[in-house]
Amino acid sequence: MITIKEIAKAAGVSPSTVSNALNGKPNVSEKVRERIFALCEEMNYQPNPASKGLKSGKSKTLLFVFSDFDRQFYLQIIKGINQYANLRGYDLLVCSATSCSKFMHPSITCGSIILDRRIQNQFILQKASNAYPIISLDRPLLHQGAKSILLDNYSVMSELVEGLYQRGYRKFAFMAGVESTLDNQERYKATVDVLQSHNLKIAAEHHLHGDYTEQSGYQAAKILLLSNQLPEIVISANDDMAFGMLEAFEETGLRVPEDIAITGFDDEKPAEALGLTTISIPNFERGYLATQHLINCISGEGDFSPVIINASVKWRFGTIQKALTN
Amino acid sequence: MITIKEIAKAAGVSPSTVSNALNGKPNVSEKVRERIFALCEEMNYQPNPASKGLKSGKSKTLLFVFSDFDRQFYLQIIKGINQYANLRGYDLLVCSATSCSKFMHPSITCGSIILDRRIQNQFILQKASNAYPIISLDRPLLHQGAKSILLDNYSVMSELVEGLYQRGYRKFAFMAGVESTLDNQERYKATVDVLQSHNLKIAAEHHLHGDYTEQSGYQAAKILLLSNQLPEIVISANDDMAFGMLEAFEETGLRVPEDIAITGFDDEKPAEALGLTTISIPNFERGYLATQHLINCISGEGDFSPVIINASVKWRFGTIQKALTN
DNA sequence: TTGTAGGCGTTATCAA
DNA sequence: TTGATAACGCCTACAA
Repeated sequence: MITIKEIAKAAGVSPSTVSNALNGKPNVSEKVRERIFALCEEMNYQPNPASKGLKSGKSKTLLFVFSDFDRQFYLQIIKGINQYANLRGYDLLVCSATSCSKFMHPSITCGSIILDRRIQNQFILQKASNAYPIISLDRPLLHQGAKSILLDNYSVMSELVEGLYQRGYRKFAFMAGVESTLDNQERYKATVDVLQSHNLKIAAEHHLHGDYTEQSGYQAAKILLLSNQLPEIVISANDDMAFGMLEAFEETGLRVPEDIAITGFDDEKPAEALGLTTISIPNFERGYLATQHLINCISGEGDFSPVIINASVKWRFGTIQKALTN
Repeated sequence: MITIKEIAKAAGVSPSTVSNALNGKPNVSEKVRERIFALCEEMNYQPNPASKGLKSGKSKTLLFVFSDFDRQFYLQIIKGINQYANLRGYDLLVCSATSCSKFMHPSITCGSIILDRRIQNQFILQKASNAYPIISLDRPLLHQGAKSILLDNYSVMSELVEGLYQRGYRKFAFMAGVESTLDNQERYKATVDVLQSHNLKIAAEHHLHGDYTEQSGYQAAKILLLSNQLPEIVISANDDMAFGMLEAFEETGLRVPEDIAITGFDDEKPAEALGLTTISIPNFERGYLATQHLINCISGEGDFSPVIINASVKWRFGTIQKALTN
């Protein structure tokens, strides 16, 4: 690996002069500067980022942490993060929970954005500080150095369920994701509350349990189909489980939406093709926004109060009926 | 940031002893080792990875580079990479073309996997060496330090087109992606060759031009629809463009597959829901495989000869007919 | 305008 | 079994 020293030797100057030239310091003559630049080009010099970070402790690199490679929308978030980061002259690294601890270090990165259920609150609080701010998506935290960006699950889910009620649906099932997650809890509570406001409730056997994966939706549907009391509609806590359920319905010969209707949450790509009514989260935008907040925090501007963002219902009529008339 | 020195002070030993203890060197007494570990825990010590890389030059971290955040299958590749890397005790970092040069440095990462059209051959050849191996996906390179993993586009595309011919299709159009890419060239050549073997050819106005994006497919379809000579079937060089075309067909009221049929390439998620016949690339597997080869190269085992992998046709009948009977 | 010297956190070497 | 010292590559005073 070629270093600043070798450039210095080749240029017949001292290492510090090379460093100064490369960093645009004014105390280098035009002639020398040019010679140094030419040599760096020629010898293909690459500054060692590790050494750089050592002394200064600054890195201009952000970190995004996630571990769920089966959820396509993460790419959109990354896209948003990357775009804004580049705009502000920051680089982006991405890693998974397994190794993030190593990279959440001021010598490598200067702040993180985390959207990862596998990571503990405790861990984030330990890492976060004014000097190393962390934006946590979908996870409420109150702590200096940690800022939460949360989705208003409750409102949008209420809107969806109310809309379904207006269209005539009365017998609801709820397909739950990981029950310990706030996401799932809020989506569930909204559903229950709206139904309650119309004096409806979800039958015990219509409360289905999954873990957000397509497979868990498939299995839950298979179990549901054993009962002879089908709901009119299933509210799924996310799209993937809805996809799994649809597959099971199709296998069984159930007609959707005539025999059973279903809605999702996330608006993943296949939802469009399937005509699935679902809820669209502005993923690119929240990545972008998160990065904005992160860089502000890094620059010492910006506070750590939580931010709430909105999702919107995407009405489609492949898996629900426009209006029920029975 | 808490350093090895402060641990040393707290433990009443020298920094080198702490370092030795932490790195499992045998020359540390059990007592001292325990004390040091306890203190590290207590004081929440995090080793500075930058300094580590400085001295040793080794990092046990791999890098994956890509820039196309709109193609969902990248997540599957990353999943494969991550899984095998973890298995072998390596960490994974991901970044985009914009900033990869910085991270492709022995002090940060010890090798890369690249799948990114935005990166020049030249650049890869410059970076790659025995000491810093690079696996390049979908890009043939012959160079010490650079190993190519290529998809056999030609065979699988031939199989697809031959199958369509057998089903009775005769009037073909080809929806091209970025023409300068090898992928597109091979897919095109396979199509043309199979047709030629049956004394068929693609009419000039049925050679459509796109750039692999959904939008470009949509536009190409709109243009195609102006002509009054529709093909029976469009071979699209990838799924995204096929999705765009399908949208245009639907808007125009064309029935698929009766009025016009279409196939894709990639087997992206929505293909299933649409019943699109397409070609499935084992993405998880090639990420896994690439990592296997990379780590072998890093360890000094393993050579730099190219590897060819196979894709398979996914026959579905939502967008083509089982057999044409006219 | 240029060069010298010290230090960032860690590890390797060698001496105690 | 431990500790002192130098070194990794770069940057920043400060001296020349």
